[in-house]
Amino acid sequence: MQVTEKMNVPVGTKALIMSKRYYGVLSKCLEDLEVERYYSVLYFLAENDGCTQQHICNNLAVDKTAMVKVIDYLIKAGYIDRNVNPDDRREHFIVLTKKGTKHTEEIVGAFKSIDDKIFADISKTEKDIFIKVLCRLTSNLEILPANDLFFNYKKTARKKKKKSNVAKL
Amino acid sequence: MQVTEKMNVPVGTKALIMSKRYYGVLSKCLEDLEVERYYSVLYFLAENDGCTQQHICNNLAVDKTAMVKVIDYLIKAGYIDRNVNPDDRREHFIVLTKKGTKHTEEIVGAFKSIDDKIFADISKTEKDIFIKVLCRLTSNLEILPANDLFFNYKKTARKKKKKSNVAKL
DNA sequence: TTTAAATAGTTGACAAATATAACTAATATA
DNA sequence: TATATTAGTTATATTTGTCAACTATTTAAA
Repeated sequence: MQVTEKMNVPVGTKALIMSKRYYGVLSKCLEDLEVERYYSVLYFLAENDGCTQQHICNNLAVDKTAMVKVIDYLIKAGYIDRNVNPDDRREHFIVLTKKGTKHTEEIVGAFKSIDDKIFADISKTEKDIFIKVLCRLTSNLEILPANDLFFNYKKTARKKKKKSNVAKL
Repeated sequence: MQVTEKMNVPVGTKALIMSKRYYGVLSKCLEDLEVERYYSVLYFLAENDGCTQQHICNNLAVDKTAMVKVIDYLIKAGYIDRNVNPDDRREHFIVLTKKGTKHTEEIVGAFKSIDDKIFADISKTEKDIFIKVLCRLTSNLEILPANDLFFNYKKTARKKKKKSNVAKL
């Protein structure tokens, strides 16, 4: 049952479909873990252990109010801790626990394994171009006017009701 | 406030972040329309007017139960109609109304305009490679085991509870 | 040719994600 | 010092996605 073969769809839609399949495969790979969501946050922490919540939000394009719940969930699972930064007590450092570190290794491995598999029949050159263009498209999108999810603008002087920007459909 | 600069994230995560931004920009472009969701379904219908619900599901990787609500929403807005196929009365043809056709032109224009803008500083060669690789990655993902969202397998002999495959994080 | 299986679509209950405003606390700036 | 900004939290409402069970119809098998 193939999907998205020869069809002419906008690049944002294509990317969304790809990422949905990607996360479907990922969650199958990791279905034995007790944590069943937010793998990309753990992946990010593997390389950015001890960063702040806001830093995760900025890099993964998640709203800070949503991030609170993500962090709560991962703390409850015993994967991470939340520590106040003594030098700026507004900030909370997010650090992997021993348990979290262990499972995050498996998660990182699963991500990398999927990447290896799906890039297996693509040349290094084309892969590099793909990644470069994907990053460029993202940064080009950043300078276009958007509804302001992901950015924690101050909420003053808000006039109109917002529309959902859920990356679905 | 830049995001996703030099970071090392898996390709599925990168694609998700890009698509989130993409839809944020799109919804800003189209905020004057009364319909504020499901633009990609209308885009798809612009080229596949009269197809079945299942056909949309297959191509946009959306579960059929979710599609029912999408179609209901667009019917309520007066953009589409749902007509039973007389030759196979299980199938419902989805057709754009006059009103839907008119607004869908604007939606298609908005998608194309965004694509034009974000690819403006990327060569034709690199763009072609990007699109080709994106399609290839998607099809490579299809042959990997995944949790079976998007696919309407028969639900018999189901043993374990499913995990969410929401393309979020 | 009757029975079984598969397909297209629907429903309803529930879980998860998102939007939004209002809030505390801490720090930076004018 | 007063003001604004930043990091994070809470609460509420809405939207969206999940999933099992369902109807109706068509196809395939015995």
